[in-house]
Amino acid sequence: MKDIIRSVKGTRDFYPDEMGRRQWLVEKLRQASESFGYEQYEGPCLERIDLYAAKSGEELVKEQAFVFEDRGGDPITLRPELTPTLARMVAEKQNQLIFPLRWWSFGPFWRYERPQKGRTREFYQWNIDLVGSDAVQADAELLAVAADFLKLVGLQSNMVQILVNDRRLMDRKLTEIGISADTKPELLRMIDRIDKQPEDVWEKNLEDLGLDRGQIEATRTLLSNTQLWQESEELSQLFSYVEALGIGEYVRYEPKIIRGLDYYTGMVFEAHEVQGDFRAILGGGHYANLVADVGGQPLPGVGFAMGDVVVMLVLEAYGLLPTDLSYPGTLFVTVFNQEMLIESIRLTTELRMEGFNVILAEPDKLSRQFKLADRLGVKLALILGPDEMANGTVGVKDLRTFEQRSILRNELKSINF
RNA sequence: GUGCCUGUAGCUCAAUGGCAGAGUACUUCACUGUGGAUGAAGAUGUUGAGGGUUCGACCCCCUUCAGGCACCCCA
Repeated sequence: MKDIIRSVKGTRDFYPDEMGRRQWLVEKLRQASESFGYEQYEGPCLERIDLYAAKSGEELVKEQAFVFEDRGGDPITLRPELTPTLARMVAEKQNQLIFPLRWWSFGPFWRYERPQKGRTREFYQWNIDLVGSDAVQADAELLAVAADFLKLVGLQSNMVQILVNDRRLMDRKLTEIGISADTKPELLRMIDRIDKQPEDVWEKNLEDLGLDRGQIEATRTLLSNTQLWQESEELSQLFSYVEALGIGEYVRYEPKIIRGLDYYTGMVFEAHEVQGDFRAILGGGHYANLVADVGGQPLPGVGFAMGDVVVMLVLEAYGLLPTDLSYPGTLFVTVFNQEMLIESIRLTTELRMEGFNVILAEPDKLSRQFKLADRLGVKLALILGPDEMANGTVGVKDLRTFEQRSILRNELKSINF
């Protein structure tokens, strides 16, 4: 194009349309969060790199975080995730907070990755955690928050599914197969990636890990056993709670769900669109110890994160994004001519004092003013011309129905628009 | 960070080595107290950028930037 300075790679501009959709999304997830009693919080976007040093898988920080030195030479990162910040905030006030605490947050994050569909370098993320509980009901509650959110935005259980597994169960089953404690972490990572690799490549990788033929077959059997959850007391409980929470349609057992982050210790889950090739809409799980790495007393919890990018892509694919977001409650006051401008300004002032949002047009052909109002997406246009002035009225036109009424000017405030 | 694909008017796309086009949107008018239609006229480009090959490049080659897909990782 022209010589417009480019935006930073992987960032997005939110024009009013897109901003409106983002705000709509935030309101939905706020609603889902608050309906379970979760409180909103926020941390800084800048953190010391030490905060991430011991946590969350080394690649996330080493290779994917934006890191720079401040003017004093201290290494600073743009936060790539929120959990360490949450851990710090909880640890700092561990003796004052009321547990289990229910917190949610929505804010920007940065990861220096190659941008592609569903993945940008700057993105927004909904984080929600229940900290201070090891109860299975806590795990179920987070599933319910996720499912209720999906319902709120119009995603039905035939469009999205929340896939659940438990690392303790998988750990036990792998032990039964004879997998050593040393190879388990790497094998779990391989299980997480099974659908991304060709069959033979995947088996080759397992061989390289030292698994023999029988163990590879046993692993495969494990991963195709959708009834495996019945061997887990926790999952059995979980699924009975899930039914009571009314979200059974949305939740399904899936032995392949492991999750990449190391700190999950119990239940893990991801929400996926069922047909297309979308990335996970949201993902999370149960952790045994949130704060130990930042120097607090051990605290278990459960939580998940949802990026704004994938869920919006899925919503768009299903035609579920709101379309009529511009100026839903705004009045558009036309200006009949230059002489009437002062009186139109007075009218807008009266209306604003009554609490209305008002846009004032500029003197021009009325046809242009109406066209402008229409294109802006305004619902109601007000007309104040010589006739109206003589009668003490204002013309109120509904731009959708083309109906126009004449309303006494001093009764405008009581009109229910 | 690795591999592959794509980049033409605001948007969606044609033109495959020989004068850069269409649809749509936009501007003006028909319509000087009223926006959805119709008709007429008008405007729009360093073909992402830079270099090379050629008499001649949107087209072929190189570099670079951006986007897409897969890997990696993960929201």
